Amino acid sequence: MPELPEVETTRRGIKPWVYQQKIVGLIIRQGSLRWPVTEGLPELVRGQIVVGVMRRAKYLILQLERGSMLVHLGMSGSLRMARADTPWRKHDHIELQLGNGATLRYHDPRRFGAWLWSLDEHDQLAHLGPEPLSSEFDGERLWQMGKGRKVAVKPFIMDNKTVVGVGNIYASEALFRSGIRPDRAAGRISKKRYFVLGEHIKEVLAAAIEQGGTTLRDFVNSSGEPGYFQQTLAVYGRGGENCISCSGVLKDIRLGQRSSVFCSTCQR
DNA sequence: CTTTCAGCCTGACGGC
DNA sequence: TGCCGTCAGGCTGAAA
Repeated sequence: MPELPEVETTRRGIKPWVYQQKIVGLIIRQGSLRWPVTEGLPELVRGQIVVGVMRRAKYLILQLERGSMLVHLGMSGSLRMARADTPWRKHDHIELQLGNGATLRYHDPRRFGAWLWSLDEHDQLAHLGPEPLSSEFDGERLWQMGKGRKVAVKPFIMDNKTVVGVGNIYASEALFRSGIRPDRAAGRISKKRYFVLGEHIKEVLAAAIEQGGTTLRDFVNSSGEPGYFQQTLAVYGRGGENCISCSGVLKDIRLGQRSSVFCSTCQR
């Protein structure tokens, strides 16, 4: 599923084709996504120039001269550049047609994603925590926000109010690298260990972006090339297999309805 | 306030 | 072979 590194990889991949281009058309074949696609979207955006291709958390923002489009890839979404005459694939729901002849196609089998327009700031962005790779996010913040909290540390770091863009894969990997059990209460972790965790979160996300994002199941980046960060996953998806460090059997428990794999020897 | 949980959706997979 | 149940998971909003 697209996590922050995949979204950032997508942003970088589409930007050269989309930035400063005029929107000549927008076609919606299936507008029933996480939320219904904004009513009258083609009329709202036609003729406008794309003046920004940004990302906030796992949202992509196509900034127009008037208003902006907010795109979320949900669980199974992807964006890819295509030529206008490229045949539609199953689950291609939206197509943005640009003045340079390129088209941006939104593909999303499970339709957990979103494609919304707003004149002002999008509601979805209003109460988000800091970007993980920014200086606003560090161990100090984790420790401050974790004070007195009984929630397990893994759902705590996956909460968008703590820090954005840390999904199941990278939360699992960062906790393994930090030697912290995913089910440890957020309020019972020392400041020192939170600084270690904060650095590992940054490290694992930055490395994944550098490598072009993790590829799982149906994700392909915007140029259609798979990423390959999955080759270095130590725990995610490896329940029952052996720990790469101590060879013990990795446990798979559920925290906040999400599968959580860890090593009970290496993580305390 | 914090925490938990249902629901949205399709495709892959295992069991029979 | 095909049918059926289960699982995967980000995010929201409601319930506890």
